[in-house]
Amino acid sequence: MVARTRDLSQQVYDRLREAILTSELLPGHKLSHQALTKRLGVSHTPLREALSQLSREGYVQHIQNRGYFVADSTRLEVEELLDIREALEFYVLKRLKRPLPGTGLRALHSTQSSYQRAVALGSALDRLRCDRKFHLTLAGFTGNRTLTDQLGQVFDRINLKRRINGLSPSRGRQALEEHKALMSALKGKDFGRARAALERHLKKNRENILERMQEGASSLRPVQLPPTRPAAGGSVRHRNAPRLRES
Amino acid sequence: MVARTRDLSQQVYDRLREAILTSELLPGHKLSHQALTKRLGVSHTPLREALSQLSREGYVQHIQNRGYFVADSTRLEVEELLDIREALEFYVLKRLKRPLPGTGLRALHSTQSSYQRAVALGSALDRLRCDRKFHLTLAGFTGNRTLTDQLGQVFDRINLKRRINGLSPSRGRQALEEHKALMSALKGKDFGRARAALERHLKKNRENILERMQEGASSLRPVQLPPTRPAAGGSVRHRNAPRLRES
DNA sequence: AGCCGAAAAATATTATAATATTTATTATAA
DNA sequence: TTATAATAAATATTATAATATTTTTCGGCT
Repeated sequence: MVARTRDLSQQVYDRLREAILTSELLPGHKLSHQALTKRLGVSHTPLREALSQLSREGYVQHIQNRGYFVADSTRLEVEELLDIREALEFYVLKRLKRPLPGTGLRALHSTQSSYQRAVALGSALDRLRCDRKFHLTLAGFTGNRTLTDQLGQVFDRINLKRRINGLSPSRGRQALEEHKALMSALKGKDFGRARAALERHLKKNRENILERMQEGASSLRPVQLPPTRPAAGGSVRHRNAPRLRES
Repeated sequence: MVARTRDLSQQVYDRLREAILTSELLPGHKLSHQALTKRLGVSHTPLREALSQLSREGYVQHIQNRGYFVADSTRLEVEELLDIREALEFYVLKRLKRPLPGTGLRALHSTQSSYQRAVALGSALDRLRCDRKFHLTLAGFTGNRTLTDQLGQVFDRINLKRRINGLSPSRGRQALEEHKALMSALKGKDFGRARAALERHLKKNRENILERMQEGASSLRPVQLPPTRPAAGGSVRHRNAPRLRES
């Protein structure tokens, strides 16, 4: 009988986040206290804290006195996140010039193997996981934990959108090659080539994601968005404003 | 009577954050529920949510079942944040090449004027505010709101440490010149020079901050840090249910 | 004396209850 | 019939109470 109550708020957070990431909860869906407390068997306090965190990270949207909704991450938002990813990853590469990866190259190879397996098995979700791992491993070589964490968060939010829209099966093989090119350049300490390889990789990746978003946008949208409200004046507070469409 | 209770959690958050930023609450200080609820006149729920957010942003540290403490941002952490700032700002500059600022240059000039006033008056806090404004205005020209917000958060956390350690009075004049150089380059659309100016600015800035941290580290440290805990291997057995009496 | 262990106090965490705000409904007037 | 105002229902938010965990204290034992 050891302490089984390991941070209830965190548990709820994990559970909800997973539900959103696996599209169990679709964008626009209302997350009411009453329903969730009953469904998850917890009280308001841990639920509220979990929702608050999810809101801060952009997974759900909070409207004062109206509750929480699964965020409808728009195309613009994903593009902005891709920009941030680009900014961070180019910096990572720049930093890597000084202290060379060295033994760390083996770690990259290892993630590549997993990636290859995932592609072979056609497991799209594993593919995303491995891709994330690859780039985060790279970022980890800078020794900058804060930066690596931040990049991880950006990845998660982008991947959320990718999962919802579905993944291109052919993209995996291509991405694998691009990773190889990058690694080869790093191995040869040719940083000019490495930069070019990364640039190409990010460009292709971006194109692929935005392409899928164009198609996927209309494919599934069976959820009700929070109805428009008469725009309360003081919405100058931080965080992005509610983004809603009319139907 | 319209809603007077405009997001109580947010109010508490703002209040605590301000207290931390102004060094009213020093690093290591324990933020107990009992004390704060009484002091601020609010209940546990909004306080908890505020603390949770502050924890997520790195302003306070949370230890399970032990409570919240004002974060003791270390030198390493600030360096990591400076890295992120660098990554984001260089990206901003790269992006600015395509769609030229144009009219926006006036906005930059405006912040520069305020900056100059702050330096003249010797108001260090205003100086930080203006510096933040300048760089965020620049970032805003990318049109990427998410990125701009993120950069703002990085600024806030760095500035927190700067305030605690005190600011160099001479640095203001220097920074002002560096801003001017950057603006002049942007005006002339000489992006190579702009990049060099930014690089120089960031380098000088970093040096200045880390220098102050070295000195300031020993100058004030009158607070107790959270004691090291004996590693979560809980083989300790204990019966509970001690009834507490009236105070 | 020093160390181990149990009980008590303190306090963080979670649950339940109360309150305030918003949305839906209905009735009434134009 | 439509629009508007008033009321009722739903629900988010905050406060109060209960519970669980940790730290401290105190007493017995080696």
